[in-house]
Amino acid sequence: MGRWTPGARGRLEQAALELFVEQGFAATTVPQITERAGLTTRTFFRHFADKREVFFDGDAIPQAARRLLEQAPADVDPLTLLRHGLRRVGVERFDGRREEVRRRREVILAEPALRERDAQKRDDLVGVLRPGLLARGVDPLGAALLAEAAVAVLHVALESWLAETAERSFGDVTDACFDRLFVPAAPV
Amino acid sequence: MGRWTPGARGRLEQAALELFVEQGFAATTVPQITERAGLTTRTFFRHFADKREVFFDGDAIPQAARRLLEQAPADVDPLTLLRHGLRRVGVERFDGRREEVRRRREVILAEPALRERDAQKRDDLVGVLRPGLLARGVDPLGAALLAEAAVAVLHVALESWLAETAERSFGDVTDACFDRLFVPAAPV
DNA sequence: CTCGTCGATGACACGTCGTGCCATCATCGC
DNA sequence: GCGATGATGGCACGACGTGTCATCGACGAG
Repeated sequence: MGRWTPGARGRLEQAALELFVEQGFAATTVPQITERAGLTTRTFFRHFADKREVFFDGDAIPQAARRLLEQAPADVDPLTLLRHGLRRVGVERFDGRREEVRRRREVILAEPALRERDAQKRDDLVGVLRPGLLARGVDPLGAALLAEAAVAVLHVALESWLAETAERSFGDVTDACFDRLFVPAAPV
Repeated sequence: MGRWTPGARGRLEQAALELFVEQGFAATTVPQITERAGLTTRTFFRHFADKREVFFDGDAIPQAARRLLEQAPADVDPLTLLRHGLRRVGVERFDGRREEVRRRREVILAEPALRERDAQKRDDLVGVLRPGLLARGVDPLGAALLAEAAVAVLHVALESWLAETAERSFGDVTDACFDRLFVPAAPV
């Protein structure tokens, strides 16, 4: 596990996750991470833009969202598409490994710097959804609002799914949140 | 304008804003800001937690939102309260000084670090609205969704208000966004 | 088999950020 | 006057993140 051992990026992620859980994000230095991964500090910053990025999965979710928006049939109405997209992305990434997600979430919530990055990541997703909806014929104002609302649903669904005692399908939670927000006949 | 000249915080904010506009956020160092303000680097970090915070108005909006939620009559339904609260906060803070807001907004959007902090600030507002709605009898899921939706409306309204050629009342924009999101009979 | 290219890594220097600690100075109450 | 209080200056320090060049392994051409 030295200089040319494959999987350097994965080793860094693993080492960082362990250290963050063990001693917290702030108390962990980049040299500590790279030492455990058998690499150097400089290499860390080649794989990740900063110390926080090692904790997030890059653009995985926005990219998946972009693919969904591009590949879906043009005649699917945006609300239905968002509803299905939320279910699918959420299920693929979260379902079945709630404990792992919960551990990561706890580290994030405990560290303001990571909460900030998390908020940025959600904003990035909005930045993908908005033009995607525009391209599907939604007017600009509606696209902006729908994109933000969809990400809000995903966020609330995630926290809600993690807070429940019994584990149910993540998709069911997103559906419930989605319907709750978009059926204002009785929103309160 | 030296050591005990009053308004140190304001001078720092002013100097920082000027320098950020002149040469960008990243290219501006804290010593540059403090030199222009006639103070030292150490004092800067006593007034602001970090370099980004000098650009934002602390907890002003969340605090105003908290007051509104606490002082409003208990029989006002949450949707109406949010609608009026958005109008009021937005109007008080933004109306009539669109150019100033636009300049700040451009600096923020040009700098990823500031966009991130901006997203965090919006999340802080959600963190105030959510318990406020809970205290008013909204169920937890609805409170979380409404809080996020309200902040989304404020955000979209701000960008929309800044993008328009003719300046109209900010409150009118928030109302339009609010109705657009919460009237899904024709949301698309 | 040797060589040369290419990409990933190591190594070092450097500027900036942010904090802990203590000294210093002005203001206010007595 | 004089002490308490609060804001500032000054300094050292660790950590973060980047620029730059050297080094090493993999791979294909000959």
